[in-house]
Amino acid sequence: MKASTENLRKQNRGLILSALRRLGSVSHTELSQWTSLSSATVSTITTELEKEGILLREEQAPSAGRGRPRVKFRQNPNCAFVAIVRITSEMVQYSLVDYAGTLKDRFEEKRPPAETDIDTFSNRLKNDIQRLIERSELQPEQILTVSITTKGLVASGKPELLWSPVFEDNTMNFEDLLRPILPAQIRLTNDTQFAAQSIAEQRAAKLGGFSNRKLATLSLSHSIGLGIATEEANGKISSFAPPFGHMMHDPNGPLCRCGAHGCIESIAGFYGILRTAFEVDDDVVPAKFIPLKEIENIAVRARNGDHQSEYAFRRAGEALGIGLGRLLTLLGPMPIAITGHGTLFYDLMQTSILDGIQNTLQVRRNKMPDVSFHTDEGHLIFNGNVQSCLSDLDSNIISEQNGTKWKFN
Amino acid sequence: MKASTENLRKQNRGLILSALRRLGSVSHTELSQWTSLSSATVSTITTELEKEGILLREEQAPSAGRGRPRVKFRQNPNCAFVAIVRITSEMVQYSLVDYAGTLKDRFEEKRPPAETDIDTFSNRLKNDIQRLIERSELQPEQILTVSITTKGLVASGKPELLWSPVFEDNTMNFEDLLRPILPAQIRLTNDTQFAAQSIAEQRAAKLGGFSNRKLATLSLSHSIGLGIATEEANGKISSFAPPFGHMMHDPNGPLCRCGAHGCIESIAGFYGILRTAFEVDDDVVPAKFIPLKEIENIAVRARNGDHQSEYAFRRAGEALGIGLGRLLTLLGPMPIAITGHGTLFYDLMQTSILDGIQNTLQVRRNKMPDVSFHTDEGHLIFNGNVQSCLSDLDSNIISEQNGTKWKFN
DNA sequence: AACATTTTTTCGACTGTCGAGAAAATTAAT
DNA sequence: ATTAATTTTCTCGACAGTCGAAAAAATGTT
Repeated sequence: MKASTENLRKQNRGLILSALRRLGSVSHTELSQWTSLSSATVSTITTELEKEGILLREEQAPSAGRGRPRVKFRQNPNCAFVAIVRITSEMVQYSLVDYAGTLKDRFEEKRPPAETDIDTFSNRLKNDIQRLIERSELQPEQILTVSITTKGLVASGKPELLWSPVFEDNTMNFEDLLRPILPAQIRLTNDTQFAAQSIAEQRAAKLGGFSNRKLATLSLSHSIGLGIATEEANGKISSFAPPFGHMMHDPNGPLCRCGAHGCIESIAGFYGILRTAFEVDDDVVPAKFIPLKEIENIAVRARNGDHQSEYAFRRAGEALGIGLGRLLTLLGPMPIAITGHGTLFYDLMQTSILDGIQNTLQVRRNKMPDVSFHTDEGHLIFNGNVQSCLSDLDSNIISEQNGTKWKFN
Repeated sequence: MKASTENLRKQNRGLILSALRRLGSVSHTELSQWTSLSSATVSTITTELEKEGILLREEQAPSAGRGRPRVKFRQNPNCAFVAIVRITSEMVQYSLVDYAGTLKDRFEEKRPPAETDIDTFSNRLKNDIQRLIERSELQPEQILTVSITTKGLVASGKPELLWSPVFEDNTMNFEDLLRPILPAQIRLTNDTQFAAQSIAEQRAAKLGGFSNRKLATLSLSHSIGLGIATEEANGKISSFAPPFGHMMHDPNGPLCRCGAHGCIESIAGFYGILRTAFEVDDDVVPAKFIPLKEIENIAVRARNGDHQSEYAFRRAGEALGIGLGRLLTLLGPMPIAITGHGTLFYDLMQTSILDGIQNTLQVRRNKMPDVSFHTDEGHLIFNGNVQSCLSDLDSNIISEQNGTKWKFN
């Protein structure tokens, strides 16, 4: 709260690090321009960071004009590493990324289709992370963060999974699970949150601060995910992921996996669509693992004019559209990005989705928000996670008084 | 973005001003403790502010113990004034408040019950503000802000009323209206937003930073208002007011004043309750001005067991409860404060409201949020407005390099 | 009147940023 | 080759801000 000269330096160190994070490899002069700090302060800060082993001076490529050639700075890739774990319903992806954001190692492990035992799952996860560490030949202390993404409801403040489509109410604390094998900070985040973060950062980079201050990302799949990214006053993009899939759509609606009736997901998740299409009783929850093929078959029938199949998708679109309308009512109009396998069936839901959005006071008064599609959901989630992780590290670095913690180089 | 020694001073000036704003009359030592600034910097900043005419040194009351008696600082009440205008469906209240927050003058003007012409209304408003200025015998330049609260949908960024229950789609720009008569900054804000702000500030003051980071305030009346206050990381409380009353409840529901079908307000606003109670057709919108007496009569019948009257309130509660549940799903669990005349009928809606809230994933997992009642809505709105206005002034003051603008003392 | 006590101000040290000029490193010209 | 031109980076002194400690101020107590 109180401002001191120390904070001043911290903030400007942060500015330099974030410039490096965004621009990759930057010269002294460019840093000065980008941060609007004077050349003198850039000098002192960069030499400081270099001594701490966070920055590297880079030999300059043959220069274009005359004059002293620029010396470029870049992050020391080896000053920290993060493990990125992406859990999907089909597999778990393990990646190792260095401080500069380069992917150093990656492998994926399929999930057995019918496995719902949480202990089996978490033990395998633990072993696989152990394997990632061993393969890297790094010391466990060099991995500063393990950041995990998953579907479902995540606790705030601690890395605990509170509810998920597969394990339902069996909670899972990743901190407790992984503490024995490495001292890293453990993070757990809803995956669609990072998809939103990633798309928002893309747009901000392209447009230079994305004009609209908010963005919603909807993930259509077995379950329904939503992430919302906001550009704050200082230019940083923050995001969160409300359990949109379990927002009440119709109190008299079908049974949802979460135990309630009429959640959006119970109608618009793949299992909801399947249930409507096959006219299964509303109180029956279909199997947890539905092959995508099944839904594709329903879509084919719908496109061939089968009424009940058409209705299944239309009904899903209605729940999504009205839900999005409610969202926009509360948070204001914002562009909407759609990801997930469900984008394949957007043609069957479009009309009812757009109708729902349209039926909103501010949208009626102004104009329809942009709706865009992103087929590379896995990529987005991974990128968002990496960026968020490394920015976090940057924030920790600027607070470090003496570079003791950053000795790996 | 960039941090300089200038910003440093600004921030610490702000700290001093906010301490003064919260504590009223404070000594040097108390300021130092509260802000955790050193005694030396408190000295330089206070003398600076005193020279600029923003602070006054106050003679000390007979001291208690031995030692040099404390000299207290307080805001110079005459260094600025604000006009506070509160528009309700029955009247318009005009208040003049000085920089220290003291009410200097106030009068109210009744609104003719059937007046829906926006020009007549705005001309009278303009004249009444003119009168407030004249009565004060201040120069128009001494009034730095005119801050207006109203029901309805307010534009962001400019003081324009976009939609209101009375004037509907006839917009009204208060900047254009008032610019001819005074040079002040014009603000227009939804009234429930300030009710939320005010309640949140009360709690923060009482608990020292209110534990729960968010608070929703629901205003039940002819129309339905909602404000959400959030405590930011720096301790400041910010708020906003989504058009909750026009969030879709049921797409097949009754006609709303806004032109859509099934908005929460169309069921839970007084006119919605009236329509249900008297079994008026869903496509008929009842009169704009409904005497409170009418609703009280329906309530009496409901309490005496009249089924249709009971149903009218129950249905309203359902719309409100499910709506609040959706809100909590998107923004996370938070305490709920209820204001407005509608609190008189809460007994008739309680069960269905609580049911709706309860039917939310996070609420089911944790516990029911606190629901509290505040009968002094007018007071809350006024206080919230004043606090927000004066804090705004404080922020402007800290940026002033030379106190030229603050010469009235 | 001298001393004790508490509050406020002042002073020197320290940290941070900035502008301007010096130094460095290269290309182009002589 | 040497010199000049040019561009980039570093360095130095000036300035602004905060802090701790000591001095000064204002009162009560002995």
